[in-house]
Amino acid sequence: MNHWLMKTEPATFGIDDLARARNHTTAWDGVRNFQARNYMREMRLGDLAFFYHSSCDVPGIAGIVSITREAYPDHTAFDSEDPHFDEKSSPANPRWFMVDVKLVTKFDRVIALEELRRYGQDKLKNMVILKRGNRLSITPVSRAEWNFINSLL
DNA sequence: GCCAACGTTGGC
DNA sequence: GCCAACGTTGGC
Repeated sequence: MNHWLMKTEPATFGIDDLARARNHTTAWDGVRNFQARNYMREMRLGDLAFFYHSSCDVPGIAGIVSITREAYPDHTAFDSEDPHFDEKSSPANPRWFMVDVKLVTKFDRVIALEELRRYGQDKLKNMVILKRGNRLSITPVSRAEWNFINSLL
């Protein structure tokens, strides 16, 4: 099983939105970055991911989700009315994909980015999210990083 | 294939 | 709101 980190802006769709969603599940649509897409296509049923809040008061990890459906075409790319429309993607030749994720755990508190930087100098020194200028919305997380971060709770 | 221009991300 | 960092685009 692999581990991941998935970013979202809580003003748009945060962990409380996921908690309210039908079956605590949502389609992770709107990814329009090739590297992030490629990571999504590597995701397998049962993989776990940190649910990360970005561009907000306290950026950080808000909980854990599991992958409940592997990559399938992101239909929002086909809809010219949709903000994520991409004319280069078509049902016959889809360019963008999404997975379904289900809420596993909402943490009692957000593990702030600042906290990860402070306590993870050693154990998290290679973590993608902590690297300067990182913008990838989906990144792999090593087992050691996963375990360490869970131990902060 | 290079690279300048542009748009976006995301922490602060 | 600022701006550094980054990805993508398109002219050449």
